[in-house]
Amino acid sequence: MQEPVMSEVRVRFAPSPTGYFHLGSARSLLFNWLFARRHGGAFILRIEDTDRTRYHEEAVSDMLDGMRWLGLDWDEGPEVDGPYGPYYQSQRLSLYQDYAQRLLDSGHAYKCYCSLEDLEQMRREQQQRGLPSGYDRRCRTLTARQQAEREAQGMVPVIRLKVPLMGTTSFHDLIRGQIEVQNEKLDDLVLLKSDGFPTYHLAVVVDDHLMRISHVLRADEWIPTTPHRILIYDALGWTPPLFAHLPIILSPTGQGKMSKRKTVDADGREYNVLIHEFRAAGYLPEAMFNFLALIGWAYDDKTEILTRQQIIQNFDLTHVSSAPAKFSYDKLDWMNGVYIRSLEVDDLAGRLLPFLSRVSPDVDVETVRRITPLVQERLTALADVVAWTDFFFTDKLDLEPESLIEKKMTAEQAIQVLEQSYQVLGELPTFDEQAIEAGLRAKAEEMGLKARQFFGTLRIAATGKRVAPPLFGTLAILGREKVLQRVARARELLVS
RNA sequence: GCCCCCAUCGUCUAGUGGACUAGGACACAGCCCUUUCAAGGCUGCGACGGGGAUUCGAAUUCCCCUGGGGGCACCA
Repeated sequence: MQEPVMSEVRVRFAPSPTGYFHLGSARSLLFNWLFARRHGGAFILRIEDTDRTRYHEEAVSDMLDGMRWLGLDWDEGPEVDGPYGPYYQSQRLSLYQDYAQRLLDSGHAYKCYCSLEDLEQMRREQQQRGLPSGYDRRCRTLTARQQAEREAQGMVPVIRLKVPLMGTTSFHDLIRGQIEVQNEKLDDLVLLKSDGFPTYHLAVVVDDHLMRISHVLRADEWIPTTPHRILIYDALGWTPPLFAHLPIILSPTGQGKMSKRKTVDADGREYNVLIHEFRAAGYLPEAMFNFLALIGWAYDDKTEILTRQQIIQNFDLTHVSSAPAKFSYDKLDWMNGVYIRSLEVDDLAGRLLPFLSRVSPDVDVETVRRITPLVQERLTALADVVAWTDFFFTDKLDLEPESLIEKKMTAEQAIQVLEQSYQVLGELPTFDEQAIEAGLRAKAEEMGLKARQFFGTLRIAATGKRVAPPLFGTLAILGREKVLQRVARARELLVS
């Protein structure tokens, strides 16, 4: 691929605000952004809100929030504006109408008076007879008089593109090479709807041209619409931008693409799809960035963890794969863990705080800071911190008496463990990690119990959990008073 | 049904005709470490969908088949 001249690169991401910001969008968006940053070009955000029936109020803010969270800034678009605005298509309606008229005048388009019912019936018949579906062009040959008759009846037309009946339309895809389609397979698509709004096809061409977009990077699923796109450029006498079609992201099961809805695996487990869901679950934006970049693109044959700068500097369309990719939550979890482990303790504690504050009002910064090193290498996502450490912030432990008795131990021994621990811990001159460990180990040995048994019983008494952060550090942070209280309560439970 | 795209371990991928007994990562299994769980270390399992053709030589180029995915709206 030829290296584009730096100043010429202008790419855009153009979502339609019909739903929440999801993974598939995020990946397309990221690749566009990377391409712009890699080539020192401009990244433009344009809102394609031409479908009033599917418009979703919160969609735009959800996307902007998600972009800010991922650190993807835009040079032109909502909130920042720019020389080619407005950047909402709903504010550009007269533009599309002008160009639609222009196509009508030049004979590249025509008015179609077919009703939605007509079209539906036509499709049904085509389906039944096994014919390829598509508009049958019955209004393409209407005479001026026939048109006037329909207008007189109050029929409001749409404007359709006059697709050439013969020949082929082709384009060069930067990732896939030459793609060619026979014009006879293309139907006369609607450019302007009867409500005066443009369809996607018209609006996108007009805006990409007027906004001087140089490269269009978008998902695979758009390939079939590209020849139509090219034809509209031709009809307007414009030069199309360069296209690159990105491999689609498939759900983990491989049964279809990642949609805006929840995906469910074979066991019926639900997975996150929306960006704000990943955020709420405690995936780090830097991990999401890294992971998304690696779906369909690779830096080399071994590097997985890359900084934002490394990715920008090395991003390259020639290394974008053309095969679809299944999304792997396992690998994302692994990568998020890697990023969590690499954080400075203060940084991580700061990110953990909101998750804990949400479940308990008594959470204090200092305690979170002390707890953080205990859980850092155990977290898959930030929200996991709650399950790991909630016992620090509440005295309501769910204790089952039987759970206090470790394997190959009698109830009598468990009681002994608790009583002896109570005594040892009560008498320690200082209640720090080292002193606690030394005192308890000596006692365990004296009693002839395995560390596993002794500490297991104590762990459950202090935390209510069979699996918990390292015991000695945990006890030190809980403090002597709470620990003794919990040990005593556990003993009561066993005795009664 | 019609059109289009795609094809390397279970998954993400490296691979751009000889450096390939095909490399890495996730997942999985085993061992080590170990107070639980992790993390970490080591080892293992594991792929070029099939058939032709081109070539001295093919994972890599071409064709066919098969399989998977996507698209066929007055949605984007």
